[in-house]
Amino acid sequence: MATIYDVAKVAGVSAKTVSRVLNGDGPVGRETREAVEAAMRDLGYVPSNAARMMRASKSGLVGLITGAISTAGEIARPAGLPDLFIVQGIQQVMAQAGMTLMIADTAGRSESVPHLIDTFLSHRVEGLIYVAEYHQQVRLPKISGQTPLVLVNCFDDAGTPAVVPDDQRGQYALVNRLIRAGHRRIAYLTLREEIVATRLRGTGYREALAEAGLVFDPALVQNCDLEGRDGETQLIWDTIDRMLRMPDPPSVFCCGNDKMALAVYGILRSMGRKVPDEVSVAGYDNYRVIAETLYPPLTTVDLPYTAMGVRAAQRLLALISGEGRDDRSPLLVAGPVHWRASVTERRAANIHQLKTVRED
Amino acid sequence: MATIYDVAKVAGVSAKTVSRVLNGDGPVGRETREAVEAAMRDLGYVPSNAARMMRASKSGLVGLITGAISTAGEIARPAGLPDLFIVQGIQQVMAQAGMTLMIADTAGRSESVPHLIDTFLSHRVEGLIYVAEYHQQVRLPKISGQTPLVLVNCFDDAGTPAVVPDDQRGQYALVNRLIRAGHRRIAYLTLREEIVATRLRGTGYREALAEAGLVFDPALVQNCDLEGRDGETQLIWDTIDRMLRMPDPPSVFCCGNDKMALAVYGILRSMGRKVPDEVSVAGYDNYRVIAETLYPPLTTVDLPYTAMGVRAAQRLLALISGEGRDDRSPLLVAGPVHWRASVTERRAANIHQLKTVRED
DNA sequence: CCCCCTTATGACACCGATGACATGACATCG
DNA sequence: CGATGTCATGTCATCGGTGTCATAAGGGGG
Repeated sequence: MATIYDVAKVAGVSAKTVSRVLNGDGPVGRETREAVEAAMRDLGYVPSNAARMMRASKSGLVGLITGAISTAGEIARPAGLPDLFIVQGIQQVMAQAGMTLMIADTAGRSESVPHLIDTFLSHRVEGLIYVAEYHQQVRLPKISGQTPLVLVNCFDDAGTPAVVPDDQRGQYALVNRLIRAGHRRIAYLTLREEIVATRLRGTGYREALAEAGLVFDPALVQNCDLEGRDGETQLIWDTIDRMLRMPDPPSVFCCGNDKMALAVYGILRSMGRKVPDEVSVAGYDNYRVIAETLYPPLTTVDLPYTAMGVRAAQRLLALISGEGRDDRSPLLVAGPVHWRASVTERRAANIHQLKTVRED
Repeated sequence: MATIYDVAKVAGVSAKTVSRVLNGDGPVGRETREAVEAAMRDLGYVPSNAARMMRASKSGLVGLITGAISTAGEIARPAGLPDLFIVQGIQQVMAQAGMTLMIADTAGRSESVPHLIDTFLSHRVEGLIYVAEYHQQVRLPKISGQTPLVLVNCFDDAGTPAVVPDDQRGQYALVNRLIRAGHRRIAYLTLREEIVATRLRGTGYREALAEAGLVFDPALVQNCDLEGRDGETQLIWDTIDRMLRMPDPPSVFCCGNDKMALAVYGILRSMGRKVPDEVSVAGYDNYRVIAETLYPPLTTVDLPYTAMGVRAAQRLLALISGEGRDDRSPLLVAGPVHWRASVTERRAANIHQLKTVRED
């Protein structure tokens, strides 16, 4: 690959003059400039970032670590492919800030993380982002030096800056909206309990019920997530069957995610129950390929992945420029409820004091 | 960030000795080595890639350009999120080869491609990969120098090395398998005709029919893809309705992709037709979140994205090491048919001379 | 006891770009 | 007309590693 000296030789000037043309630095005569530009074109010259970095000690690089890329195919992802949207949001902001994004993934082996971090540090990245596949607690190795790190879709106990979805508020908003649509018996088929989001959403679910003065019925809540294992469809079937036989059956099934809602559609129809005329269904994630394509389209809560990516990138840029170094509170990002035809508006809400939740 | 000189000073040795410890080069005394290692740990030293590159002129970097990351959210993706799997495959191979992957996306604006290429070249990437969102023809700007380029999921008319899905063989294999399952009237709801895959699959469809001695009935083939515009569900509904009213109606609906199959499930059930007892459905893509979660699970053709990524990465590595520079034929990658409960095995095939297609 | 070889280490130049400073040719001004 | 300023360009050192060569100490064989 051509160097600045090659260009200088061809143009018959010194390397420094070529540098001046490149950067529009000092004054350069018209003829000289044109000769240099012609030489650069002829040689297909592109300046070496490595050499620039050595002097500038500014790499313009940001490192992104995710487990997403390689686990995507392994398990059928519960929440769709969140990380992709997070990455998209990050990329948007970084590109605008003139930063280049380096992406690496753990290939499912979290023990490779230290090595990836070292690789990035050797490239002198100005900041690091770790994106988790689903909302969870993580523990990353301490990063030597003061290269800032932002966690997305996860958090740790060391106060590392983090951006996470506001699962509690999201489920609260959905249930609140269901109640305002006239639903009173609200079933909730949850994801497995170890998942952070499950606990938070459960809290939001009860919060909305309590606020409306509705009793919380444990018989309407059931974990239907076997981590993709075989009995899952059967478990959902049995759960729905049991709940629909109750003397006071639910009018709507909230699902832990849109994928589960997809399964519920098939099961309800096989049972001969029409959606939404006889039973309503709601999901979580706003996994659009499913939520918008299902017939009828699915009411669900947006998991604001792109927005989280944007926020994380902005936070990292701030840290890089030295701001907000002591802000240790995780950033909660809430997404709107997408109201679609899978839920009936039974009757006008007859409960007072129902607060409307922001749905942007 | 600490440099090799800082380490040398702390350890009380020369920079070159530190370098030797780093690379295991020349002989180093035990005590010296330990002192150096301690100093490196204390300072959190990580060698600068930029400095290394300047001498080595080997960057260990590969640049990947895709439109995927930022278009993923814009349109509901027809084929799922292929590029993610392609990237996964590429990443696997590259990581194994000790290469670091830099990823950039066009943010939907293809005019930013030249700039992205220049950015990569300035980092002295040893190779470039362009990943398209769906199988299509593209035209990329000429890359100065001899940095090798591989196209994935697309091709150009300049003979650039390319890796593309074998759509013709895929559809052929599916229809062939349907015929062997006893189906004779096979409807095909296609994607829009401008798409390369649509033409190739149409050929495969007719090829399989012809081979079995079945007549091709144009009334059984209908474009049902309005690029996500509103009337799509209605169009699918009308098409299915029309075909089912035929005197000799189809026993199975092949869909352009799994997303369309998802819509077809809902429509058929709303029509009161049971899947698969009354009508069978097949998709394309093996978009697992849909295909495996649908009830009943969907028969579909695998779009071997991960494999394509692996092949592309291998091909690029070969080009980097100077092999196969003159191989200009695009590499076709075929995926297996996933046979699931959405299609009935009507009766034993009664047609002779049906070749079995490889289904791995 | 000297030579040669091995081991352990350092000095120095170089990779490609750029900042600091220097130089030379004119133009302008008091 | 000399002092000063501006433009156009060149020289040199530097960033952080590493290849090349040099140097010095110890060890064994003749």
